[in-house]
Amino acid sequence: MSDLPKTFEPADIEEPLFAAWADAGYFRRDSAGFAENSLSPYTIVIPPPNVTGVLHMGHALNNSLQDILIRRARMQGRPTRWIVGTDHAGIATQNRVEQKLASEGLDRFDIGREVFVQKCWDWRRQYGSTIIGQLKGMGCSCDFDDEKFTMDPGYALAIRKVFVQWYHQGLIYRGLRIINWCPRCTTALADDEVEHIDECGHLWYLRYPLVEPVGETSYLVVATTRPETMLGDSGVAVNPTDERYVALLAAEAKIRLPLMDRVIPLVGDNYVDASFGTGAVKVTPAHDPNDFEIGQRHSLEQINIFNDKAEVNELGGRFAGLSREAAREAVVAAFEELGLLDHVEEHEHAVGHCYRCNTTVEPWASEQWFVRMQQLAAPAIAAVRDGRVRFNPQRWENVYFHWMENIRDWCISRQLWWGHRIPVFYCASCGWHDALEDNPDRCPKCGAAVRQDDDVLDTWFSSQLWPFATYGWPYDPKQAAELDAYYPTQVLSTARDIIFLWVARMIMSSLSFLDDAVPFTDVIIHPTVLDKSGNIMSKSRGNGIDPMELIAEFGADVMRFGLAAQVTGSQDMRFDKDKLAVYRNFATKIFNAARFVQMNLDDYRPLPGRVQPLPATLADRWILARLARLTAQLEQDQSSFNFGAQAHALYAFFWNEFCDWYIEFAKGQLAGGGNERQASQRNLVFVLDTALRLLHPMMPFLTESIWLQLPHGDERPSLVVAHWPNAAELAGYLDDEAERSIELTCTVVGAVRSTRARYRLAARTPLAVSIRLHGDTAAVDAALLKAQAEQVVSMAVCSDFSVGQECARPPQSVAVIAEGLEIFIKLEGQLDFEAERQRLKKEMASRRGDADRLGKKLANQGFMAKAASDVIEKTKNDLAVLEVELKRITAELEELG
RNA sequence: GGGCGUUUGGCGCAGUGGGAGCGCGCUUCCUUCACACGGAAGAGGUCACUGGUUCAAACCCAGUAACGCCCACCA
Repeated sequence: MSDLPKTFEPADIEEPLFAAWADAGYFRRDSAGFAENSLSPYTIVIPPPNVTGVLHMGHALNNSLQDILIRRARMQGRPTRWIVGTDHAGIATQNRVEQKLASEGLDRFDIGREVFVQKCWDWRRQYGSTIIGQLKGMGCSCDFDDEKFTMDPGYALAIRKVFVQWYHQGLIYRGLRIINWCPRCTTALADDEVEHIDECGHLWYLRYPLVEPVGETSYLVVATTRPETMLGDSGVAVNPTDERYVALLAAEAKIRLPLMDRVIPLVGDNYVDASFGTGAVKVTPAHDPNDFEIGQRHSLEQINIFNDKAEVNELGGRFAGLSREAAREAVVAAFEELGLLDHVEEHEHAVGHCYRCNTTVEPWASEQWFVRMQQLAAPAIAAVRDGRVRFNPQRWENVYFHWMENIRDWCISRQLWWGHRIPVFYCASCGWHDALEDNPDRCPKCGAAVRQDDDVLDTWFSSQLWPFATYGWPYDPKQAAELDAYYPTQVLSTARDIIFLWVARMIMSSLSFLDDAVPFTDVIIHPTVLDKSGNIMSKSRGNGIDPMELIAEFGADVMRFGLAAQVTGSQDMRFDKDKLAVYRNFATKIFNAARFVQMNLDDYRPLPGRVQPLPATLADRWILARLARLTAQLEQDQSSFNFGAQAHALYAFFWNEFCDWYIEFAKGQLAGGGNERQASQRNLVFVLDTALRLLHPMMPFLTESIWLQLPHGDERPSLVVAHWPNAAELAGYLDDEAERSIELTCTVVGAVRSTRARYRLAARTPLAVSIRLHGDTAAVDAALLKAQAEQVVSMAVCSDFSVGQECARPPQSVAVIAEGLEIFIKLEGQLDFEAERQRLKKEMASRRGDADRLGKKLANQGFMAKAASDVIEKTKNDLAVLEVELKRITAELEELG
């Protein structure tokens, strides 16, 4: 056996194991053996990664959690389905394809819409499977045989149905609004696709001369952060109650707009905050949402001075052709020249940026399609309020409520070519237009040719249908049965930044189209993965970590376990690659424990069927009791999605209980031969087998590779489909007596080892040990310790070991006082009396302090009157124990002299 | 301007009312036949601060500070 490696090599086992699982069809929803039982199904839809995407740490975390959930459900025998696929990601993909074109010196208009869309499909075919392959590398057990894509033909039908129905219900409309325009992507963006970043800018104070002076006043001063937009000004607004301006308002003062020589009115509007700036606001209805509203109220002209690239157009007079940045400089310079620049202040303000390309967005008046949200939001709010959808951690529901209750209409049209084209058709001849599920050949009214709307839908419009469109809803013949069986899904796991963009909209659309069914019952908002210093990982910082590199270095199991271990309910996690060494060590520990078990099975004679434990000794009973507790604990932490606690419980059981103690006990039992050896072999196999099952969802590869070689006797061919250990079935092994016996054993062994270390004695130096027991538990404890004598002698290395209630203290011995017992360790001729006195005095002082505190408590009338009776009882007991121990220490000190 | 999160030994984190735990690191010892990616024994904390509630507070409440995140049309 010595030729076995001491560490396991993940790279050698991962690929072949995954291939075997896939070949066996374990991840398919209809794989044999699952659907035939009556357990409720367990379904997860993966948040579809972008086709252009590569795996980042957020994906690694998110998909680890989903795989842990789905693997456990699969082992529990539930019909499981983890739906996988990718999102066409309109803007992101289009940008990539445009970049590629640009490198060839082309833009999309050179090749036209049809060819461009074809190139997007080519891109998808070439790169669309990268992230799917990476998910497999992580060990994710998705239903890869049935991969979905948000541009699948069937998916397109779902989009059409939703659009047409909402359109005919009056929930979708077209309107002229100020929208967020990205001049680089040349498309509209929804409000939540804009990222506001605080920037240090300026507040320019510009003088606007009056056409006719009013009294002393010949000009107004307006403050603006965007002086270039003055080219499109069509008014100046002040608060009607602002005393500085009432006279001007009364006189209906007119302003001659500098540079443009346009006469514009002064209007009174309550929107204006008299305390900010000068209290006078220039109004640019075409380039600011507030100004747009003011303009509507006062019938001001909308003058759009920018083209779609945010360059000044012909309405910008002599500034036409300038970029917005150049226009700003030129306008300010012109004002300065004319003596109309009053002054400039530093000013920090939030500036919107495109969430895809980070370009500063331009508020721009244009015709766009919108979804009326209020009506859709109401039932979605109710679904979370009444608990049909739960957020985990729960606090995220507040974020959801706040957004939903202040929801605004959703701009869904995008001036892109890659995406689902808006299914609205126009007749150029008679003016007919309508939204239709099927493309019409000609105008149904006049028979003339029709034209489809040029815009495509926001990608999130299609993503919102993901939980049910992936079932083939609404027209696939199988969909009704499948939706009936698997819908709603159980869990939706995602990052907090798409609660609005995606989660909320899925809830709304599902309630709207699937008979008030929610799309999922639990939303898991996982923490954001930060770098080790607490910074967000980003390309620009260059601090991102590639999960595939982690897998190459540590293996997928270690990465998964390490990530899950850090999911503790906080909103961020700091990720330090070096800390994964801890979990690599754990994986090695598991591997070596398994190696130990294997090495001792040469003469193992399994009974038919799955291995059953044979609790022969207290140690056997103890490890089974601990295993039962662990299983129950995991069940509890699973239902609350506390992955960190699960990882910790598994780690502690396997390392500190199974390896540190049980395997050490087992060594003695194995050496004994005969029946004792047989029993021990069975217990080792059973506990290891059960532990591997419990570990499998987090560490699928390592556990499977061990399990396949373990003589567990299970007829199941793979751990992937082996039965999950049931806490109720193991509850019979709970055993207080065995736990007490091992507690005593560990106390004694620890005392001897500690003494040996203090006296710097070699580990193998045998020592004579005697135990004196006292108190109510003395008789039972004595029996338990006697039963463990062989173990104690071997593990503590004793030359002599005796246990008794009347046991006398040997002369020249170290005394260790513990609850219910005194441990005497004979050190003839070597005992350091002074050191022992000091040690015991320290022990005494510490116990004295505790006892005093408890005594005070019990003397406190408030405590006695109000504390719970079990707390009072416990306090009394603790004090009694301390008093006994203090008495014993005093006696020991007297004996030491 | 609102809202949320975090603050516990050098570092990373558990711990939702009965006087603090884990891992790493650190100190000492051990290459004993599963594992030095290991074993054994140790050291190390007035639980950010202030006040309150309570017989009892790391934990509940109020406020303060620092850091981080989200939302928001003050030009």
